[in-house]
Amino acid sequence: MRRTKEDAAKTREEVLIAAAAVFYENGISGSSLEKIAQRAGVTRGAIYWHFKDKAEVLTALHSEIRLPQEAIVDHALEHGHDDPLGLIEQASIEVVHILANDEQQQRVFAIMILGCEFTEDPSETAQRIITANAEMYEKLQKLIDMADQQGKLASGWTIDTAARAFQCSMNGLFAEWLRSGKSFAVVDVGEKLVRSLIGSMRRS
Amino acid sequence: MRRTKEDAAKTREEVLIAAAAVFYENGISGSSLEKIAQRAGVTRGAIYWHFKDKAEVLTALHSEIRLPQEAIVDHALEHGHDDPLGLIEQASIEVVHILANDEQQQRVFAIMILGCEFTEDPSETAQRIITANAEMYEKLQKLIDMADQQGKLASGWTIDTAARAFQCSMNGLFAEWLRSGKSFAVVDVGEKLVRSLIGSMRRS
DNA sequence: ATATTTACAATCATTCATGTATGTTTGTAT
DNA sequence: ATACAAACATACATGAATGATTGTAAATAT
Repeated sequence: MRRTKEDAAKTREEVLIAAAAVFYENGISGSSLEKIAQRAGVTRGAIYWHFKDKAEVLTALHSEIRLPQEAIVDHALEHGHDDPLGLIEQASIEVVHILANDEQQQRVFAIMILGCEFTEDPSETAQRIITANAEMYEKLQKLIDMADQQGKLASGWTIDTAARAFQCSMNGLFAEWLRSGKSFAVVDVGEKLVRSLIGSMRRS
Repeated sequence: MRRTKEDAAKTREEVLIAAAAVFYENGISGSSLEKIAQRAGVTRGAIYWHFKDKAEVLTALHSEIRLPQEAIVDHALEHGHDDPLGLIEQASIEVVHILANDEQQQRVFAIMILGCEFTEDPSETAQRIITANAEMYEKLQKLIDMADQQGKLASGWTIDTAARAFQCSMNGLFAEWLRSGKSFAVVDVGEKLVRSLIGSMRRS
């Protein structure tokens, strides 16, 4: 049994992969570190060596998922964009495609949204997700504000309602898709939904 | 200490109320029957007398929540309707208003959607919710099919994508609202979202 | 070559929730 | 008045998960 640096990094990775699978199957609270260890082919000792506790495993999992679309949006926010609504539309559809094809991201996403309990005083994990969501909302809001200042937001919509409505729909789309066991074509529904919503937000 | 039939029914009710509060605060897996008993001012013995286990408490809670809108939709499905999309719109907005004002329903809803883990083999509770969701979807689908057969569904939408998109948006709306701690005006966002979606589904 | 970490495995003590079994009081039927 | 059942409380037995401690082989530093 060798224990080189690379070996350690490898077992750490294997623990994370096993954790993703076990969390995905049993939910967070239904997953013991023992189960994860068994799946990874190690003992709990190994897990406790690399991570402080279950929460830290989840943190590590969550930090692995970074949507490339964030970069695009951030760029637009810094440099401005002549069609912010179009950017939202394009970026969102991109995200749908990415998520539809990346199983690992689906798993992590499912764990965070479906396999996690949101309570009055949220767990570390839940708090992390809430924060990420809030950040996403702010970006959306700023982009829509940009569109509004360009006179491109349809009357009837306020900046806040538009941002909220859009965010709710997107999160709902992914949540429902994963909850239903991917029983419908997210890409089709997602594209139609995005285009329809953004369409109704465009001043004609 | 009297133990008449009415007393028993009363403690049963108090247990359910306490359960709603505790589940809401700590999530389902984070709530022990001991905590619920303490909150209700009884011992676990009392709970085990009225309910088989935790799952049965949840079942009782879930069966308490019946949206009156279901009746309207069912009626339309049986007797037909000359404006199915309008019916969906109206009924949905009604539901938004009801949920926005009924704290108990919000709590139960929050418990079921946010305080419950959806896993590969779902718990009784999760399964119940999935089933309820599927039933809702079927109704939506039939109503939209009705609209389609009347030539009132806009091109670009299929019956399935339309039903899915709508359901995702609505569920997302409530989930986000509750998850965010009711930090925005559901009624405003909901009305705008519903009208916008239904609007885009109407053949002009 | 030896000392010291590293990277785990193995064991143990403790907590906590559950389910069950039993005890106790009160209402109710006869 | 008595017997029985309803409506709980109390006590216990069990199992699962956690966190901490200890042991140890191999890798690395000196």
